[in-house]
Amino acid sequence: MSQDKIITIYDIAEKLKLSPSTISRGLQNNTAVNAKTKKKIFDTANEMGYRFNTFARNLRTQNTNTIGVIVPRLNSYFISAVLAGIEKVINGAGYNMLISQSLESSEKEVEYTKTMMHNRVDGLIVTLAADTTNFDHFLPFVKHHIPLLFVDRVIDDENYSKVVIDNSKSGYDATTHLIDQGCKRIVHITGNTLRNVYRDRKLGYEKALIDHGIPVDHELLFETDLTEVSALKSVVKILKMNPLPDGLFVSNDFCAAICLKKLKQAGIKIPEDMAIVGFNNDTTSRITDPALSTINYPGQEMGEAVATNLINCLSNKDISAKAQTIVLKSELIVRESSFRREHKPIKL
Amino acid sequence: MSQDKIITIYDIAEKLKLSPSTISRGLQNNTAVNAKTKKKIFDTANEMGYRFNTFARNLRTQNTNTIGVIVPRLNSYFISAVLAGIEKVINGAGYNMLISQSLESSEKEVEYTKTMMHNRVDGLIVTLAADTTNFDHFLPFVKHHIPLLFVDRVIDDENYSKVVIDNSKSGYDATTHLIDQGCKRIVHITGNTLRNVYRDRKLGYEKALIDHGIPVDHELLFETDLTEVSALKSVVKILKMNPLPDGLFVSNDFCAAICLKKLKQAGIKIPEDMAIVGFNNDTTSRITDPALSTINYPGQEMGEAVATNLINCLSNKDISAKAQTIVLKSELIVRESSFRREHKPIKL
DNA sequence: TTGTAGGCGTTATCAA
DNA sequence: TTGATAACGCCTACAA
Repeated sequence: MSQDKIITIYDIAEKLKLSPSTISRGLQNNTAVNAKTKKKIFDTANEMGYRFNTFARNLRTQNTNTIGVIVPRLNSYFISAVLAGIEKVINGAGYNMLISQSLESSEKEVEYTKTMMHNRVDGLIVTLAADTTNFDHFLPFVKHHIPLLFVDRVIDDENYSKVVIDNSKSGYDATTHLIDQGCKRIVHITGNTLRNVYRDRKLGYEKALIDHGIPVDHELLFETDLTEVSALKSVVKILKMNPLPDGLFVSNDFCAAICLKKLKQAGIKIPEDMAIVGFNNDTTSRITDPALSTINYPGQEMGEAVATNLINCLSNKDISAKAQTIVLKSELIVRESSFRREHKPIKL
Repeated sequence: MSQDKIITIYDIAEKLKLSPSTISRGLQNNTAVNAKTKKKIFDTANEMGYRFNTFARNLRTQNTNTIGVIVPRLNSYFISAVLAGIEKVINGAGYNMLISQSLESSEKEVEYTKTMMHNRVDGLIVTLAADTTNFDHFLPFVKHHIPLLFVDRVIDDENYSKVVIDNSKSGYDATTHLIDQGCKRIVHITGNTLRNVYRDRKLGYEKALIDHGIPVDHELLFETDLTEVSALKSVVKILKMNPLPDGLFVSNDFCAAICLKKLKQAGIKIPEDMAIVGFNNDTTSRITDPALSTINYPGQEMGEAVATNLINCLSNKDISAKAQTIVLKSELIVRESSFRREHKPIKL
């Protein structure tokens, strides 16, 4: 059997006594090819098991129809929502998606950025790793005018396009809500404040305190890695405090949910003794008892927005496409974990 | 500036008064190139902003170093764990990963399978869409001897390699555990039983009932889409039953968690009035109150297993690689939602 | 409507 | 140790 042989348009041409160019055109449904011929070409192609070679085409046409995506990790509820959004738009526009996870390592991020470059992706979407401080690995993209966009965890630089939410405002809203509910000593558990998302939420938290005349107490700020272990440690620390805090703002629903459960087990009444607000509006937040107040964080929309923006960049032949920052709406969702009394009409 | 021009090995060759072949060899760190020359080549390449063209290389070398992955959806806790496992192994072995989501549509699955073929992926990993019944779109892969492996939701055909858990046994274990805890009327909420995973869990559930002398009552079987809405509807149905069921086995932790919460709100005591077991060991299952008993479902390991298997296929030049089924261990984790009394030493 | 010929950027073979 | 040359499979002027 010759089934191992890779069939090319030349093989089809030979069999059909036509030229390769006619085959190429036929396969592309070019109108300049006789309908009958076209049918013969398609039939023979199928019959011979022909599959066209994207690489040869890319080599020839100089574009790849592929978008690269680098995220810190794939197994995160938020990230997978973002990816789903990106995928939807990207594939809808006829592009493929090449994905890598940096596993929060700057080193891997650098490596995968190179790989994306070698694979000649038409564009790149990045959510930064936790410890990236040097951004030189992205310069080749700028140099070669390959659209480079960031989503969620971004570079603080006006020259890059990005899609974010207003983390500062969200942090402010969450904290203000807790204050409205009567909280005076509010603990904030967050992630690495090197990254904009955690840094800005913290800034919002502090601003809210100040605006309401509550002193910022650095004992009440826990910078962690937001894992389950950190949550448990934080709870231990909280329970030792005297007086006990009466509010808790956590930068991540999962971590908040663990805290909620452990505090409850320690006899703390939620929200009476301690009101809690999380972040993300993960499905988790509706599962806890009491249900967790949180900031709705539109992962899928963020993915769709950044991908749409990228596709626009690619179809606009005019290179003038300015860097832009898209800020999507995020909002506080008040549930039982922080609802003590009607105060503002924001309950959902 | 000539920064728009794409630099090739010819440009470097010209500048260095060397031949393109020498440049190519130098860039590949070929030992047959003078160390000094090599250094010059690397330096010049950097300086000129050279980036090698994967497509030209692929075209020439006839392999792409790319693995295709088609999953039903990206925004699923389980799927993202599987993907994380795949990515880890794939990238560790120097391959790239091309991802598409079928969004549970067989039609899209067919389309993306074609795209993967055109992109000449070196191998393909698939988790089937919910409604796929015809599998002809995978035949080209078989014909061209391109490794095709399934994970979790698989084709019931010995000729394909796959990585699964023993869903039937898990369903049996979960149900037997409920019976051990004294349950006599056990409701089973599951997904589309067209797919092996839900079909087998149901079979295990039924077998456990029969083995313990409990008649199978089709009123107690809810085939749903496992969404939140379905969970709520199921709870309504359950609450109307007379007598009330005393056990609940749900094929998915999220759905189980919603049921648990709603049943509790309706005044049902968990586990005293109704014992509940979920499936997946999502983080969700530790968040509920009481914590949810579940089947530990090793997503990341499944991903790693299927990817490792694929990489082995690719490095084994002998094509004899037989189809194999890898069954990973899944186990019942008993937590509070189903623990009424010490019965077997399986409590964790 | 179809055919001819050249090139996309790389690597492999052979020769020097 | 380096160079010349011919592919890899496709697309696209241009010619017929």
